[in-house]
Amino acid sequence: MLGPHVPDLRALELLVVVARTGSLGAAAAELGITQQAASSRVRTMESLVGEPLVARSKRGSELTPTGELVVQWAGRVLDAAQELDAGIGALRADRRGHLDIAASLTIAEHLLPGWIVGLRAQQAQRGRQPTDVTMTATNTRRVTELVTSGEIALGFVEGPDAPRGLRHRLVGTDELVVVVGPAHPWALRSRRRVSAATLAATPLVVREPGSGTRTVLERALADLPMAPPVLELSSTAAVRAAVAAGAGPAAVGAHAVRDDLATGRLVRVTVTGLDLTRRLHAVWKGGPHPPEGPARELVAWAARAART
Amino acid sequence: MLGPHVPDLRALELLVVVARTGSLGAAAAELGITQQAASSRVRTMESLVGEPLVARSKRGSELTPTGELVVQWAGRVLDAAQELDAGIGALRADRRGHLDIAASLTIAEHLLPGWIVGLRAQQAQRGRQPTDVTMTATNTRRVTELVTSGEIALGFVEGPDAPRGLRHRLVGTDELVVVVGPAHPWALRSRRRVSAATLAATPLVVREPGSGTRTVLERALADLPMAPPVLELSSTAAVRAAVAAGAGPAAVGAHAVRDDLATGRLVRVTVTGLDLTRRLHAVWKGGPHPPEGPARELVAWAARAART
DNA sequence: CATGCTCACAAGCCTATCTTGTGAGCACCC
DNA sequence: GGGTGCTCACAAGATAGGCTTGTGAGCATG
Repeated sequence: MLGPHVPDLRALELLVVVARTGSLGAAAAELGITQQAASSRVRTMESLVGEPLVARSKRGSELTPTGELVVQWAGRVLDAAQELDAGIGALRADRRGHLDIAASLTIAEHLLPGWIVGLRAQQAQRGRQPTDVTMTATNTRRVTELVTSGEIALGFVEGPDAPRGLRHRLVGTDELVVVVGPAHPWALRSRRRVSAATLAATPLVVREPGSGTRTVLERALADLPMAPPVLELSSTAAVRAAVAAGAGPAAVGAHAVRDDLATGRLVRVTVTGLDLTRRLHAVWKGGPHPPEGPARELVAWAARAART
Repeated sequence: MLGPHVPDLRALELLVVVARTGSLGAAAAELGITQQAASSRVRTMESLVGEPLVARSKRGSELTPTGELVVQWAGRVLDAAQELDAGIGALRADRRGHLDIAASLTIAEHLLPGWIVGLRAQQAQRGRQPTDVTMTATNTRRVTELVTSGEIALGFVEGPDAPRGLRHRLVGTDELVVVVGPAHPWALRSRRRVSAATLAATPLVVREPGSGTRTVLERALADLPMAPPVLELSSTAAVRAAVAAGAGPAAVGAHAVRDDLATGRLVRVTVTGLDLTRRLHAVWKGGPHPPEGPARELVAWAARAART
């Protein structure tokens, strides 16, 4: 739960712009509010932090060291907020939008917003009007149908194999990783390596049947005798929470637990003799390259992001 | 700049709690507001997104698929916001705080908030009262002085060497990486490898003299003839922006450009024959282990986070 | 069939934030 | 010297969004 001292997103954005422009008034103009409003906002932010963030002079404003620190932290929040914004923008039914795409859930959740933000930033930097993207988030089969039928020109799908009958390009991989809670025996450094057979014989926390994650897991373990699950949950967040609390091991998308692994809430376990990698593809119909225009740019951007 | 469709942080938090509890009323109770307020907040959020996020029934509420998507994105924002919150909490002069530490800027900016969030989450999970941390952010030399004089029991410093005269433990590394804008010649895949001599002979974008980043760079290139800088800027954000816009190469902390590299705003270049790694240490005085209590826990947490 | 849970609608209050209007300090330039 | 333009701050009034309280309706369960 968030404490009472967190400024809101608009205030954080204002602070970042002040840092960049070096002036409250200029920042206010950029954000379309008056200089007075900006001044007062910064003031309330300072009362939240308890220290001055901006050193005001009669010829502009600089950040204090504390202000620099807060701006760094705020930048992270705003980066995530921009992805949220891009995601919401893609969901919104302003269907005047230029580029209409469909994507499977993993991609829509973890990758597309970042791609959209990056692409739009690049376009803005080159002085072009950023593309509005409209997205349908659904499962891989439905995405393939939409592209095959021509209803949608560009799709993003996941799966072990490249889809047949459509042109495709690799735009990333989604590795399923096996994680346990920090108190689990496998979390000991010496035991962070188990065999596929051991994994299969252990009762796991899993997603509901039919989910992409579960399908991949079951296919990978198909040849081994599998213990029944300890828990069957319908969201990745629920699985993460259950595993962190010690319910048992689980296999989840690497993207979904990046932060948990970094903070130590979950611990990754290596499973020998098991390939849990899914390939993520952009798919389209027709020529060897994606349709000219924003679609091709987005695919290029995604493919480039995948290489890093 | 953020669009007009971004819900505020409290609203995002509410949505996440609704997802977890499966009930508007329960979520409201947890956040200390009335059920009606929660209902109305979710409603306004839905009008921002343009689609229903929550499927209401007379026996609770579930998220719609769109809602799940938004919750995932919101989770990222809230994770960053929690670090901001922890950072602000550490800055605030509620000096009733239990644990008083000092940290160099790189650590305060990029690592400490995460450690504090992680430690507090672990403590809360074990049913203990989370530690309040109070932080002084300053340069490495001053941190060493504060710890040596006994004014502060625990410090975090950066530098090529471990500090002398104090006990220490490695809590991470901060690699300086060389980056260029995407349009720079070095950004071509075939040229992403330059020698130290080439780097030294190239006019760079640098921080002001005396900054940690610049000191490390100059020491690493000390034996080579160095070209004068193209630009000298006083914040990492300014350096990132200048490099992205094509001003020239720069060496910056890896933590600071993680996101830029991921989105392709900046491109990393490998420099052969150059070690730009700084070791980050926790430091204290006295026994071979950090002072008993929260200080020791924080060091243990940080050291553990460093290993992943 | 009462009780308790769910959520929704309506009225009124309250407070945070915005705008407009004004003023003062500093720098630059004619 | 004094105009011009930039900086930020103070004050007063309007607005809007979010809150609470009060109420009611649908569903499940003992």
